[in-house]
Amino acid sequence: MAGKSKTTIHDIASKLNITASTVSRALNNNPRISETTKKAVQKAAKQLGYQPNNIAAALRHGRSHIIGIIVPTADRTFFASVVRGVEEIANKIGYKVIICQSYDNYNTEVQTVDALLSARVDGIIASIGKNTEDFSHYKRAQEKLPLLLFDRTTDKLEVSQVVIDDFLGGYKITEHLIEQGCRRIAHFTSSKKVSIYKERLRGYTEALKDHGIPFDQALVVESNMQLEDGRTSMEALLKLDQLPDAVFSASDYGAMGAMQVLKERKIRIPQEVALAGFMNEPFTSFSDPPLTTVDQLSISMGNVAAELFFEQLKAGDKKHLPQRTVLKPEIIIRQSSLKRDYAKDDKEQQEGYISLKA
Amino acid sequence: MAGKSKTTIHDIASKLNITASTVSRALNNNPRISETTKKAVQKAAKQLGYQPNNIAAALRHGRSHIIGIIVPTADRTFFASVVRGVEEIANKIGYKVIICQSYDNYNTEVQTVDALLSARVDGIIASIGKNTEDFSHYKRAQEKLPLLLFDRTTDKLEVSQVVIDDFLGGYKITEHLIEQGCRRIAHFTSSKKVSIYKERLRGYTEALKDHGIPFDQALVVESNMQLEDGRTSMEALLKLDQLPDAVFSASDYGAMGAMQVLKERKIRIPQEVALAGFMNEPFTSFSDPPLTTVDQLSISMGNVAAELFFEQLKAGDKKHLPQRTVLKPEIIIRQSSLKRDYAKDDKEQQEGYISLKA
DNA sequence: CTGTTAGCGCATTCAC
DNA sequence: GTGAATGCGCTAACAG
Repeated sequence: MAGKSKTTIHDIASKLNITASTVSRALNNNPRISETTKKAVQKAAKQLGYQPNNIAAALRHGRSHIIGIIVPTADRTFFASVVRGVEEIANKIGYKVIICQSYDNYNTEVQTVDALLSARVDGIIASIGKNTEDFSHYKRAQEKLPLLLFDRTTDKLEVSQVVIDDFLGGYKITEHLIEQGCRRIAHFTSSKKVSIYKERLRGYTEALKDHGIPFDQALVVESNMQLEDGRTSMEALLKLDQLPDAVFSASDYGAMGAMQVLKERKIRIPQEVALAGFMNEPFTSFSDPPLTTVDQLSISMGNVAAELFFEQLKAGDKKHLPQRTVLKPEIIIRQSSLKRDYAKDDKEQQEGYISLKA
Repeated sequence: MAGKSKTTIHDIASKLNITASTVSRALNNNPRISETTKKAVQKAAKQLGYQPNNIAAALRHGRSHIIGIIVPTADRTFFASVVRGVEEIANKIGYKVIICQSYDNYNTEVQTVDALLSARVDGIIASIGKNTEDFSHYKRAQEKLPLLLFDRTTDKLEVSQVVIDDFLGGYKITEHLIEQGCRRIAHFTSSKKVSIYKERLRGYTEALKDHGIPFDQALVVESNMQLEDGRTSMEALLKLDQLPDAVFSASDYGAMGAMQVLKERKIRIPQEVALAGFMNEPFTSFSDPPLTTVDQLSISMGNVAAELFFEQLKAGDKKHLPQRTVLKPEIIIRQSSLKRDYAKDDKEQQEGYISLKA
């Protein structure tokens, strides 16, 4: 780096013996400026290596054309994809995206919101941290600019949101397991009272009820549902008098942990225990057997969130009720739950992948 | 959203019957301001819901405290992790990060650089797009602010960079395969002339040479190394008169494609064909068998990149030669390449995971 | 079609 | 210790 570009519209103005305002207008393609001056201005701008100063423009008309997005962590596939989805839409209409991570830490989240407000972003799209129970920082944000929550939301805030139907995901995948002939279906859920997990659990219990299968509290295991937790939970289940014939984990990691334990114990998947996860993490299609799971439509969620958000942004201060968009999750059926196929021909087990694209 | 916060330092000044400058100083903790006024100012600020306007401040002193980061795509684990690594450091010292995606598209990349310059970011950290061959946009950026490249860099620019030693990664993993007894080792590489792939290839050939194994061009397959390419490449290899006894793919996806084909053909891994990838994608530890691969140290790379970058930023216009930091990759040995173990006891194959943590 | 004037909110120089 | 004045770079009335 060297001579920080100091060329301003004034420089190019004096070079052409016109005013800064004319230059400004020419640069902004104002129809009231003659083609000749526009051309001249553009040429001079190029020659001088002029680089518009968006900060000044932003200060002037109160819009930064930057939006903030807050996610617990940016390196989880789901959030990364949503960010990408948002960015796609934002860029198309000339907005930049500032990405912030809350690390699921309440204080960090609060500070981040304030930092974004100070940065004068034009709006915020966020997914709430796991441990957040007080939402006053978001309420404050909401008073000043458009706010939209996705995935991890709350009903304690009157705010637009985009979520997937976790209940439906949980219901459909449980139903799928039942259709495969499973009758003792275990469930891994979170110990935290996060709504997405509560909903998945509700889908699970509801599906059981609708199919006349008694709910058994012993089959519901709470944990953080990481890989290790999945292992521990599975091991706990294996100590029960009556073993489960399926496990539906509300997280793919938990399901993978269970898969590992089952394979170590030579318990056949899905013949003895069928497995299903939730999230459609990339690795689920590569596991052996590939894991049945629920897709979160992450990029779409980002797209939809951004679209809804910008709609709201353009509406400005006009009245607009918070909208809630619910995306329908898709269940991805893979071998880990295809019990029926094996009922006919058990030898198939070692066949490997039937259909990765399922 | 409703009454956009209009409280400025003037509002709080008039409330206290002092001047804006005093307020400004108080807020910035200027030592020349009495404790009493500071307290009063802070109190009033809070009462009025004052939110500093960073845009104005940025315009005033020419620093936005925002840095831009350009990655091909934000939803690939590697880049997402680097972004996270950068953000961790940046946040600690009061910087925000604008994330931009080039989608490996040259024009997008150029526009992005310009957009960031206009946004008046204080610097740029970037990983070059696959198809970029002209670097004038980065050169332009470099003239105005600190620039640092990571992972995908170029020697056509005198710029600080953080990379991993791809040669070493390629060398060590090839050597590992040789140590496992492999003698006909195939290699999947990219058709593009990207330096990271050239280096991995060089590591491969060098390792062969150092161990007296003849290089066979027929064993080097070029492709984009996605899952499908891996399948195609593996199938091509299987048509050779003399089969390879190992495949080292410069991408984990390619290796996974190969794994699928091998499993479908009932060719045992690693006994008949050992497999190794590159990148340590999350799924590699979940595959069956788990895939031997090279770890990219993504978060560290982000941390290191950020640290080097901010060093450079603080140095300001002072002379500082571009620095090149080379991180040593770690090879992660998993079952897909542990041929020796199976030489003793072939039955072990079905044992499942030996050590996921390898 | 173009120039004049003014100000966005803040930080800083120079006063006192 | 505090106030007054100025300008960062740009845009938007209001003139003409």
